[in-house]
Amino acid sequence: MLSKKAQYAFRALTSLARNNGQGPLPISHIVKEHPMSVKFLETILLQLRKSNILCSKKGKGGGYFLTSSPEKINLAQVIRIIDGPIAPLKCVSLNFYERCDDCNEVSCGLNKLMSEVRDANLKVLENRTLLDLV
Amino acid sequence: MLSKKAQYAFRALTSLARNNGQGPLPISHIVKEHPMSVKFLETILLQLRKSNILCSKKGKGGGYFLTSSPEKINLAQVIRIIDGPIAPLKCVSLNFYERCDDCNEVSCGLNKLMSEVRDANLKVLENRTLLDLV
DNA sequence: ACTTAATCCTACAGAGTATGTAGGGTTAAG
DNA sequence: CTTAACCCTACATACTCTGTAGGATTAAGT
Repeated sequence: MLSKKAQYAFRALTSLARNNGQGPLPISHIVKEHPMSVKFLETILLQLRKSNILCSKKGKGGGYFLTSSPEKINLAQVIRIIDGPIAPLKCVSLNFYERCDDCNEVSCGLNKLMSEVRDANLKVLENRTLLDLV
Repeated sequence: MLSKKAQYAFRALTSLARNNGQGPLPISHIVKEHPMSVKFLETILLQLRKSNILCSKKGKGGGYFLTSSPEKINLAQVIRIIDGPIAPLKCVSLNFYERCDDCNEVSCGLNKLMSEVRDANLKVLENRTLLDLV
C-alpha cells in the first residue's frame, strides 16, 4: 500500500505538472486544490526537491516547480523517494537490495516469484509519468 | 513490501505443500526447516487455519496440513489473509475497498494508474500457487 | 529599510502497526 | 496418565506513519 505521504506527493505533483512552464507554484496554492496539512506537505516537497524531482524559489513570489517536464518523471521514481522499495522483498529489490538471511536466493521459490511481481509493477510504474496523472 | 509474517507464512506453506498427502505436519518440524519463533508461527498458522487455507489435528501426532492441494492455493489468497490489500490504494482494492475522500475516482488520475498496478500484481499473484513455491 | 510572503530545517509528539512473548487451556495417542 | 501437539487471548516492545512546532532564511515590492 502507498503511504499517505506518497498520495499527497502525487496530488501535489499533479498540480505542479499542470502548472509546468508557468513559474513557481507556492504551497499555499497547492493546498487549495488538495486540502492537506501545509507543514506536512512542506516536508514532502522538501524531500522531492532534495531528490531533484523539484526545484524551488525562495522569498515572495517563490514556490516549487518541476525539474524536468512531466513526461520525463515516472511514478517509480517518486515512490522510491517517498516510500522506498517497490519490490515486495528487499532481496529482490533493484534499488534497495539487502541480502536475505532466510533464503539462499538461488533456490528460493519465493524470491523467484516476488521477482516476477516486482517486474510486473515496474512495467507499469516506469512507463507511466506525471503526464498520465493530469 | 511483504511483512515478515507473510514471509514466514510462505515458508511454512512451502513445507506444508511438500508434505501434502502425508498427514499432519507439526510446528516443531516446520521450524527445523525454517528457523523462526515457534509461538509467532503458531499465531500465523492459526490465522491461516481460520481462513480455511489449513486444517489441523490436535493432540499427539497432530499438526497442520493443507485444506486443498498446493496448485489450488494461490499467492494472492495468502497475502490477503496475512497482509491485507494487494492494491496500492484502498480505493482501488477489490477485496478491501474503501471510498477515497480526496478523489472522486471517476476523474482521479492516480486511481486509474493504481488500478493498472493492482491488475499487474494480480495477474502474477493469482496465477502462481504454492506448487510454484516448492 | 521594512513588510510580507514564501521556502528551509530540525526536532519531536502521538497513534498505530509490526513483531513477537507469556501463560496457560484443550485435545488425543499410546 | 503422560506426553506432545494445537488453541486462545492478552500483552510488550520497537518502529513507522502522520503529522506539528518553532523558528531561520530569503527575496519581492514599497
